[in-house]
Amino acid sequence: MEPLQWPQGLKRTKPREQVYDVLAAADRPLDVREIYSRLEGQGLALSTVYRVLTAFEEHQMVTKTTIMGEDTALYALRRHDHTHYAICMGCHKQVQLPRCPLQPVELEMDGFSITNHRLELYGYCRDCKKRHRQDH
Amino acid sequence: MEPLQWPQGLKRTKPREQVYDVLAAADRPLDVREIYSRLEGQGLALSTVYRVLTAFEEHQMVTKTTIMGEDTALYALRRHDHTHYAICMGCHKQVQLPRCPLQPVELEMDGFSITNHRLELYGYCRDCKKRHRQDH
DNA sequence: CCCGTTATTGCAAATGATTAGCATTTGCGT
DNA sequence: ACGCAAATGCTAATCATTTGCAATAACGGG
Repeated sequence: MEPLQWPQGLKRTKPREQVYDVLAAADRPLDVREIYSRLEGQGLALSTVYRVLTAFEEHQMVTKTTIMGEDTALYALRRHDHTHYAICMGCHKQVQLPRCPLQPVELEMDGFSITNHRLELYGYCRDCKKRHRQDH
Repeated sequence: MEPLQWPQGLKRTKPREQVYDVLAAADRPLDVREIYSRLEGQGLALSTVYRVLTAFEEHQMVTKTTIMGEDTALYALRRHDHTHYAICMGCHKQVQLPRCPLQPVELEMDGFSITNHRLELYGYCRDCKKRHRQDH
């Protein structure tokens, strides 16, 4: 699996390609455990996964996020597009939004330049909504 | 300092009122260390601060967030209003947005109900923008 | 194509934030 | 005022993530 673009200055090593491939095959952000477990038995260290992801992040290859209520970081390959997710608070399922629902913000007045944003929607998916009603 | 409303079912204890007062006096989200240090010498345990904040969160009195790149949680009293912040990636200063720049999202088609969202804008404030240019 | 320099890895131990265990204290309804 | 469940303090666990260090592997130059 050949990456669309491998930033120059980033050595191609086995662990890096392994992690890259896992991320490329994923259709949602993964946490370090998940990535690591998909590479189990291939003799790479957990700490290496962390280091690889840090390197990827520094080279803008991935985005790192955390969902509310959880303390583990999630990583996703930074694809051409700009996506956000709706996250089910019951089962943690993530649904990709069709587009970014953010209106432009003018904050330039303060000399503040916005370069980036994070947006997550939270709620309950159909199934959990049902279950949630029952529980209470 | 009398709280606007103290949820029923939440006992009023000294530690809870102390933490409440700190949050009420803050003009931005604080992390546990900050809250704790402002109460130093009043003989309350760090673990109590955590427990109080958890209780507040369960009673919807506070919102808990984490900013990108940091791993510590920030807590803010949930005031009447619905606010978001722009966060400077250089100095971590937070600027409150005048309004929520989110457009309504229709995801009902999937049976998904959105109850909540998280939004943060990232960028550089005037000062850090300057500094940032110099560094590179 | 081989070599050496330097970044990268593995492994194990260290951090740092947050949580849990347990005996003691305190809020609050009766 | 009394009693009991809930809350607190203190300390010891957890859990994710980071770091130290010696061994190993990229990749540019010869």
